[in-house]
Amino acid sequence: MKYSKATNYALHTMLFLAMETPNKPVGVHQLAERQNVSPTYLSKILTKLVKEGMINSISGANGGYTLSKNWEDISFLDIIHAIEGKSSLFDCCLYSNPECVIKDVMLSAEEKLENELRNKKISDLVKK
Amino acid sequence: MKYSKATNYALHTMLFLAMETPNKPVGVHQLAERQNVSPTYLSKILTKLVKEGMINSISGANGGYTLSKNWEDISFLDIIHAIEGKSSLFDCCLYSNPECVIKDVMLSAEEKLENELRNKKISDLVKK
DNA sequence: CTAATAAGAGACTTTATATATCTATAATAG
DNA sequence: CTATTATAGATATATAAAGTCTCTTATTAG
Repeated sequence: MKYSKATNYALHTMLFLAMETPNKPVGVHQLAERQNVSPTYLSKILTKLVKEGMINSISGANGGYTLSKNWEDISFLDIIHAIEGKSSLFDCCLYSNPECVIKDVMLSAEEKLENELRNKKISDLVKK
Repeated sequence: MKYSKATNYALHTMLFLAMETPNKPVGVHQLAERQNVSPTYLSKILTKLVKEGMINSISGANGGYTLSKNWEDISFLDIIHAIEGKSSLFDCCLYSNPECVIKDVMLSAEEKLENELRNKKISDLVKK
């Protein structure tokens, strides 16, 4: 069990935009170069963030990506969910068992993780 | 990011042994049947638990698996680590960046998850 | 001692997912 | 119109998970 590289790229892109964008859009080429990843692959990841309303995309010359208006409210969990999906980390009781005490424990642990990620925002890392 | 089925099998096997074994060893065939998984595959998983000292294996007729002497101290985290390994969930800064604020957040979240899993033991689910 | 039982080890296969790449299309500034 | 930049879809490659098969080793009932 690992977070994907895609999640890593998404988080770093959000941080980069938050730290260095005054107002001008940043092209995927520049974002990709910073992270040592191919622009076409990164653009696929960024498209997911666009669809979730976390960033805006602007086509055409001088286009690129900017943070959405509500970017200061976006949590780590939001970004992770946008990339990894929202399904539970633990799929239990593949075999038949309606109530599963193991699942209960696993889900409670997952909640602790998510609570922490929900309380941390990219904007927290910029204010300093 | 998902916990593997192997982890699920391991947790359920531990619970089954804790709940239903008085003293006699249980063969992998029976354990596998309960979970609807092939015995050969399950045995690979159980070998990992043996190597970590969580269960004992007994070869030969009337052999099988029993919980280790210290089974009541074994946490969910111990079992998960035995199967999934102990490395961090988040590999950051693939590109060069010694100190990474994103990694810090991710690791703190992972700690919350691990703390919860460390405090839950299979034996907690049996005492009732 | 022998036959049956059961775990362990290693090679292999299959399936699924992550990580890309390539090409074509759409939008926009100048 | 042309250069630039995002989007979409198909495809390719790499890695890991999940499962199978076969052979070996250990134990014990008889």
